[in-house]
Amino acid sequence: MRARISDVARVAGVSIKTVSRVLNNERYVRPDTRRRVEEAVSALNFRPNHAARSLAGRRSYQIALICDNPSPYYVYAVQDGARRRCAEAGVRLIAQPYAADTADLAEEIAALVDQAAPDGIILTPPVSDDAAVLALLTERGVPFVRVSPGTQVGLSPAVFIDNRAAAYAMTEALLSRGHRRIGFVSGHPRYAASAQRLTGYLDAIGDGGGAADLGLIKEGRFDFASGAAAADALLDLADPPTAIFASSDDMAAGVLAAAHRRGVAVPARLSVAGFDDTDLARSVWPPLSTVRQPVGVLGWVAADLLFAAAPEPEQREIAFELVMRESIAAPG
Amino acid sequence: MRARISDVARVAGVSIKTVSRVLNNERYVRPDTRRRVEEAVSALNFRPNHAARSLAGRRSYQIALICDNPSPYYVYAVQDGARRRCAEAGVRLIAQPYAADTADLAEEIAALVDQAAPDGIILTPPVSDDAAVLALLTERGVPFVRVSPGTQVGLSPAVFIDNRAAAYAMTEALLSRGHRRIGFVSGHPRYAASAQRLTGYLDAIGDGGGAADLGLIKEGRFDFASGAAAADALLDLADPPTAIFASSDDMAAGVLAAAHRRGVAVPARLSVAGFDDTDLARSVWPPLSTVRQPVGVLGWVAADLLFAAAPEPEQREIAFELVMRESIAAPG
DNA sequence: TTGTAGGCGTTATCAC
DNA sequence: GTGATAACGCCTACAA
Repeated sequence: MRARISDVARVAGVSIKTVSRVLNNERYVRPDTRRRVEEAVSALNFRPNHAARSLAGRRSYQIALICDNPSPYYVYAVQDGARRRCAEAGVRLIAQPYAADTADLAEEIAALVDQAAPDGIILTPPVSDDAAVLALLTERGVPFVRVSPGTQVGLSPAVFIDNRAAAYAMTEALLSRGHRRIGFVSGHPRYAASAQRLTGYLDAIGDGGGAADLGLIKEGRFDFASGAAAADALLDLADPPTAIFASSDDMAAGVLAAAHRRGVAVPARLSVAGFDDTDLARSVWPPLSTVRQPVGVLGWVAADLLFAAAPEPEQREIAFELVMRESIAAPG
Repeated sequence: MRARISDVARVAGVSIKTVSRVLNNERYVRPDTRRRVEEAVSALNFRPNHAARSLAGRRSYQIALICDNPSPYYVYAVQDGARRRCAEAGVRLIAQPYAADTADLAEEIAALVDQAAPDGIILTPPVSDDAAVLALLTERGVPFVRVSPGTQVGLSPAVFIDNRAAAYAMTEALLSRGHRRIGFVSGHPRYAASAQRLTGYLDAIGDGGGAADLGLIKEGRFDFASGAAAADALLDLADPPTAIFASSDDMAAGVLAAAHRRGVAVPARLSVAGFDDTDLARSVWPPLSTVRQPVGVLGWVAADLLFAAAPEPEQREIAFELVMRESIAAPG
């Protein structure tokens, strides 16, 4: 049923090795030989077996994506981007167990490397900054690309957005609309982006001439519940903020829900902004203003960097977008 | 660096074949021989290579998940459930390109089968009802499990919820709260669940004593935009519904957004219910009432069925849950 | 209960 | 340019 390389060789009237040369796009094959082989390949509908290739050669035609994130949208988008690039490259994508419930992630990844021998690995936050994992991969010599790393920059190719600049821009936009007391809900402390975004917020407040009120900063965990809790804390203040900027869309949705529950009119009495712009941003009411991070592009570029194999670890910055919606109003 | 089976054999003082026996849990290994081998395995941190196993034996220790869905939450949850079960079984999960942008899916899956030789495949809607794919898999003898199939029931093991009963229950709940004109937004026609849910709605309306008003039924596509559009159409009616039941949460969120935009108070003038209960349901305001479908369980059970290998294709029904929230009120 | 021989489908090496 | 031949790491069949 399934054709093997020897079948192709027989049909094309050449040796197995020559077929292999054509398949791997090697030089030193006469054009018409190449053509004959290609015809035989498509006539037999031949597709090389990955296991055999992996065993005999240096490539496995598989890459792995280590993705753990509180937001399904994020995971979906990264994965979708990565698999698109993989499809172009004729490589398969292995979705590897997320870290959240993994006891020893480095051990888990070691097993992945030993057993599946992936040609490369994509790491998303917070694993992109997991020292044990980075050490393992470096030691084993497995090529890897990191999405939004926060530490050991330059250790590997990476793709990211300028989180500080993005948070700065959004904060600035809020300030320019007249807000003076802007609450901030930071992200999960384990993610490098959280600190970067907080820095952007603080810098913008500072550059705006005001002193940051640390009471206006609450720590969240990137999820809906922590956003709602942070909003409750902020709105309980004697002098509550007129705007709240949350470090993720899920948290911003939580802020919105808390405001609604308390009868705080949005945007009349409170403006709400988020970060990431998954589709969630338009599901809530009123629609959120957000910093849009093109997550799918991050995944695509991550895979692309894996295939690029530049001499120097390439760092690619992706542009973010500021999307201001009706939820932003001047304070009353 | 990486140990091979021959290393283990040497250390344990047995033959390669005996190590293989222990690894594959075969009988006829003396307890203390087994123990010696196991010690060597963990001492060397040996992990069998998948490619070699796949090439030599009948298993590849990989299964593939074909998942295409408009909802990232759905994809994430199914995948998460499946990978949990796979982790328990020591099998790897391949996330295969979603169908949405695949020209010839059957061809794509044929390539997957030829190249990766997965031990089994999980199909989610709408691929669970793709005749070409089903024929291919059956012909090739690749074990497969379907999530929520609508056709050729019994062809393969399957896992599903009773969509008709679920829609019936929700419609009944709305009726019992006094609603008489209940709008319905059906799902993407390509999904078997869409028709099943519509049937449940119609049956409940019929059993409630009323005649269904077909003008109250609008076709959506499972996404936010189509939900909003359907709501607009319904609210434009001379005699608009007092409740709208959408066949997915994304569409329900769209309904809610449209109502808000038009100044239709929810739940005072309009009740909104959805289907699926991703986290989205609580992000909107007011929180949606939904039929909760445990999607993660669907994924887990799908993988489980693949490993179970019963003589007869096993059909497992998963219970749904009715979650009624504040958004449901009696009509004014 | 254990070991030996052979081969899975491809790539790498080295002649021709 | 092209073709033998030997691996790759493991499992299957069969022998002991």
